[in-house]
Amino acid sequence: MFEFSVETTAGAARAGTLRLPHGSVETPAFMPVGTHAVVRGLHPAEIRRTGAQIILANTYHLHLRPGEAVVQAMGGLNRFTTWDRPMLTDSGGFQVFSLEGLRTISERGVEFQSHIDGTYRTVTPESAVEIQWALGADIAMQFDHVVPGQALHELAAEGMERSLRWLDRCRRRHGELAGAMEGAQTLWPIIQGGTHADLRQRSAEGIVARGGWTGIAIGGLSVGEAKPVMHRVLEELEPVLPRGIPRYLMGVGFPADLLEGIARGVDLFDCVAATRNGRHGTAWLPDGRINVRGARLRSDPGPLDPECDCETCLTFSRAYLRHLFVAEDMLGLRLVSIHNVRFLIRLAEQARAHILDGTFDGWSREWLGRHYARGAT
RNA sequence: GGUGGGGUGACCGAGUGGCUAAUGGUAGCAGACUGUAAAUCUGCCGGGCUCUGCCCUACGUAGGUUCGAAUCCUACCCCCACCA
Repeated sequence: MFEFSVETTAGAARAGTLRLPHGSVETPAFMPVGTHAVVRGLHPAEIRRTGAQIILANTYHLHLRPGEAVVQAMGGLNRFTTWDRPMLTDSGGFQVFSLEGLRTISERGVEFQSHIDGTYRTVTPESAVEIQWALGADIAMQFDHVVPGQALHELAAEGMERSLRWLDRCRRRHGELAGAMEGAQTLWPIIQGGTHADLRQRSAEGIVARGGWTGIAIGGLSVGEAKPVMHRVLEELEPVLPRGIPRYLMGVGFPADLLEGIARGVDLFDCVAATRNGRHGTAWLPDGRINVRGARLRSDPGPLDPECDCETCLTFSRAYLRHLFVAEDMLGLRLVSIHNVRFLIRLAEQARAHILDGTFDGWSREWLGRHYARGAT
């Protein structure tokens, strides 16, 4: 279980297969985010039809509501949600970053003030792992300390060192819980270090030195730093990362970010932008993006994206989608979310196919050129 | 026919002498969102320009008072309510 095999490489880019308890994942792959044990607005059948192989859920949010005990009593995340394919739970480390102002960090862990009812909740590396064990996803993530992209060396070093110490505590607790059930869930470490090359290096080396990982994540990117900086960090990291396990770039990204990441050796991605932008009325297109509420679509009979094979594009006109947004009906939010998710998954599928047949570089360059042409980011 | 109330920008609706191109809201338009405190948030929204400012046109219509009027006066037009 948890084996990863690399089928082909194209430069740093890789096409591989990851075997997990609930099925295997062909990489590169995009993983839709389902924070509250639901990819916002979408039915599991709809998610399946986007081609998603694995989805996320969030430790912190599910701990608050409904509570991991409920999920466990309902048979774990897969039974609870009826999603029968692989899942990954994020540890709540990102909430350390995003809930700034509602939390205080100490070596022991993080005290959060619940944004739901104001109660104070403490998450420690140990409890993050316990919660994730109860949730029962295929992959659990270590509890880490994420700092903003502009973080100076000192703060980034603090977050990175702490993440390493927390990693050891996560691993110890996870080992205790797994016991004889090893093989039910794996735990992945997260590289931190902000935008600082030396810190990233130390983080990666520290993790690799500990050994025995079935995957490794790169965290703390796309949190305010410039895009070339993220690319540089990935390039500096690539040679340090083990070849034989998947690399997961957390929280990334937009379409172009996927190709840029894949070209730099990343295998897995997740991002809320597909669904959030979908709900907010921005749809991704090969040549950029489009505001679905835009007046230009008022009487446009064509599909959102003529090149797309998603349910939305195969079924509905731009004019109807625009109408749904203007009329504020929830169907519009769902339909554009479906398109955006499918868009990223299809992009990853195409990347994989081009890696396999040796045409990744040229295809990727051409795709990015076209995508950037109209100022897309 | 009489009495009373009212006519404000696409719509609703504040404002009752200068701080008013005119509060709010709606509609409209544009933008942002990257391990989800987000079906959210931000900006624009009379016209024009040589655009950190300037010039037109605007509060039913026409005239008047005043240094200055959406705000006061007069006449007229229209709408609503009640009474004949």
